[in-house]
Amino acid sequence: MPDDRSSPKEVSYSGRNRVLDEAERLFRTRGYNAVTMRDIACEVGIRQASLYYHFSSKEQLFVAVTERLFERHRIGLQQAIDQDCDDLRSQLHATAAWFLSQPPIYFLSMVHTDMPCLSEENVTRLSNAFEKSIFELIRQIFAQAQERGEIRNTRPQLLAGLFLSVMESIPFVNTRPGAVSGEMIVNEMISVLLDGLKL
Amino acid sequence: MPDDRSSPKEVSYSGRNRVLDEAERLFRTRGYNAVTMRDIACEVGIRQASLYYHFSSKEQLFVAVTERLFERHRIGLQQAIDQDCDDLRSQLHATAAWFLSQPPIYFLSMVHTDMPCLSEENVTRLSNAFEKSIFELIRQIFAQAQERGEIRNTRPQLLAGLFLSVMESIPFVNTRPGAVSGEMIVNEMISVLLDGLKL
DNA sequence: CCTACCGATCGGTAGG
DNA sequence: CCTACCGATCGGTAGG
Repeated sequence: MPDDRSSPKEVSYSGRNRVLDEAERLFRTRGYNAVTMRDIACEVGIRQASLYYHFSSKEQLFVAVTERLFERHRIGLQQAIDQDCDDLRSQLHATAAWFLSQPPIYFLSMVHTDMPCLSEENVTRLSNAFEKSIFELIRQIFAQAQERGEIRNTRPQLLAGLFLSVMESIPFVNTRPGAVSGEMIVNEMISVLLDGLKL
Repeated sequence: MPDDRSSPKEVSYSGRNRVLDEAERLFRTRGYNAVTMRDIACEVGIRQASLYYHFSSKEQLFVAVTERLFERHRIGLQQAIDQDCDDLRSQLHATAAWFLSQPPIYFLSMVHTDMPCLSEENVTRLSNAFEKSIFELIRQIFAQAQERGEIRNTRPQLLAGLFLSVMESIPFVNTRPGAVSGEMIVNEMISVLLDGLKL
């Protein structure tokens, strides 16, 4: 019986959570389809069939991973917003700082590539979770700034979508020559968003 | 021998181009991994093995499809920009109108999900093609507006990335409740980009 | 462009 | 959590 696990990590670190952690890392970087149950099992250090002791299917595992991911972002975003509760600019900076502190997530790829592989029920489930955990929080930031009379009349939904798509494209823009830090990109993006490009 | 092809379409419409068209449609909507050679063959109306008469592998087919797609965008973007050569605002509107006139493409998903499945050589090849066909054209729009003193000093690269990510997120934003037309979203986006959100 | 076929790999099950 | 295994499906080849 081989028992020399490569990373014992913590004493009471349940198998289920180890599976969730490794699966999340793999799904996040390569997407649902490109990750196999054998990949995940290999990273965890168990046999592929043993994954079915924790989760009934690959799809169920993906749903559990994604719901946990969304919930973590909901908490992190809420804290980021609450700590700087004065004006829109500082709220956007706090929000951006949260996203930069986390491994990048690719919502657009998830919607476009991963979602179509799931059952209709799980698609609605994850869509709603995203809506409530992430999108709605960002939308409210803009809606409240608008109520305070801080910004001009614009659909908060559009601004939330714009802001999220910009956050998502940072790792992409960042690979090009003359790469700058994520913080600098965010500063420039928020500056453009608030003040515009006009002289 | 069954010979009742469902869509004869045009007389001299070569098999190779039929393959390219159907493959592009499938790759565009579902991504590289989720599309099988059998899917493509089925849409074309031939056997899966026959695809290898036209293309030596699935990867080669994907590269050919994507290069053709990029080249079409390069031409379309160039024409859009040239016809409205005065100010930044009209150039952005013409550019956005071109993207809206085409089936949506998901660059971020391509980079994140499709690219890692290809050989290193083909990754650089497609990355360079994207760079020269699409990204550089958008970048120049901003760079030139900056040289004309039309907008304040900002990295044109960042603005190009921002603009493209916004274009890409339109079909996503558009699915939410209270969906509005792509044109309206684009108008609001460009307005924010140029004038900012401040009152 | 076809028929026939192959080795590899996938998600998942049986039974312990 | 394991071993052993299965049916389905994948990209690709041989030979015409």
